[in-house]
Amino acid sequence: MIAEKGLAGLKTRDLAREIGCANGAVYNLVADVDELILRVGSRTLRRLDEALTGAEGAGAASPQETLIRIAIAYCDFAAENLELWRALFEHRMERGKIVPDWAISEQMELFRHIYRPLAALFPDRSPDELGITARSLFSAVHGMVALGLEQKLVAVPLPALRNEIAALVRATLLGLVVPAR
Amino acid sequence: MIAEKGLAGLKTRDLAREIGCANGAVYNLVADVDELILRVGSRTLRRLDEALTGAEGAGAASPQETLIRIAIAYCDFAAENLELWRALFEHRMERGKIVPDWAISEQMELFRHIYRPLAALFPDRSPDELGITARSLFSAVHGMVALGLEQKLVAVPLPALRNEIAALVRATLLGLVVPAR
DNA sequence: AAAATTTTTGAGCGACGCTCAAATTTCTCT
DNA sequence: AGAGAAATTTGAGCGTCGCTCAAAAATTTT
Repeated sequence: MIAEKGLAGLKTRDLAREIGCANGAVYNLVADVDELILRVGSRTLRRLDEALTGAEGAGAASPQETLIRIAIAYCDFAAENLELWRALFEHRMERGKIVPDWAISEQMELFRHIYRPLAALFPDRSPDELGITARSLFSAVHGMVALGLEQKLVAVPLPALRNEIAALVRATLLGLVVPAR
Repeated sequence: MIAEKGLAGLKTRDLAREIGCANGAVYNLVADVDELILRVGSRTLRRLDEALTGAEGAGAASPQETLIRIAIAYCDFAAENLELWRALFEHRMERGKIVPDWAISEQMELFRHIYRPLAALFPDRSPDELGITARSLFSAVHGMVALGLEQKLVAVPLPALRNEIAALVRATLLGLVVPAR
């Protein structure tokens, strides 16, 4: 239901009808919709992880090219799973409620894909520094995908978005790898 | 109310009580909450525009430095106006309803700040190309701010986030300006 | 087959955005 | 000033939402 109509299109009553049980029975499976959404997010993250792993392993490539591939794979996954991917970031917990640890650690796992090529590219950097760079790079690409796929601004055709992402990642890595200046 | 409790904390009944009128009277001022949120967003965008203008004009600087200043000003504005700034991007119109033109063009205006220094930096690029680069750069910085200020992932201290943003913008511009490779 | 336990049910609760006939206020004209 | 017209304000109420919980139904145990 999230995949079809977005987070806002998920209604417990519709859900109960679809799985063939009473409204109240939904809460035998799940404490509340927050948990439901987190569980769906977990599945989405797993599929995203697989997509990124696939991009990583597709033929030998320089660390730079690998990172570009990963970025584009991220973009493609978001485009192909638009509502599910959005649900990962749009969802806000009820005020005061805390995101469970397992949901957080799942997100952290994603950086692993970026971390390895980065480590190859910057052998002198500490793990901490690499972690920071990895998050920065991920965040930057994420922002491009997020705003690029938003129809609020002018819609960007997907191939154009891919090119922009590739160009930005390439330039950023180039700028990072050149220390003299 | 949005500034204090976020988009989800905005209730028409509370609003009516606060401004001292009946529940229904809210709809004499505004067609629905969507319009209300867009109007608040308009104010936020105007203040953001002023903040970026301030960063631009603060002393002579190279285009690179200017762009870094703007990026950091964006980060600071988001941090200081967290909920209002989030409302700009979290809000989704009711399904099928279209964002009015004035709201879209307001957002486009923001790129103006980035466009000018970029044009100075890349005199050979066409206006179209510059527009694309401007949006890419904005999106990347936006992503860093958005994920950096999210407490869902590990909270990043603001000064550290500023440094990461400055480093990324610097590296990206450096990579973009070096064509030979 | 009776009793104990577990599971399912759906009416119902409070809160939400929003509507609209009626009440009230404000304006207009002699 | 006062009567009639026009505009504004009111708040009960509608449909929908997530969620609850006593009662009904199904299942397991004895």
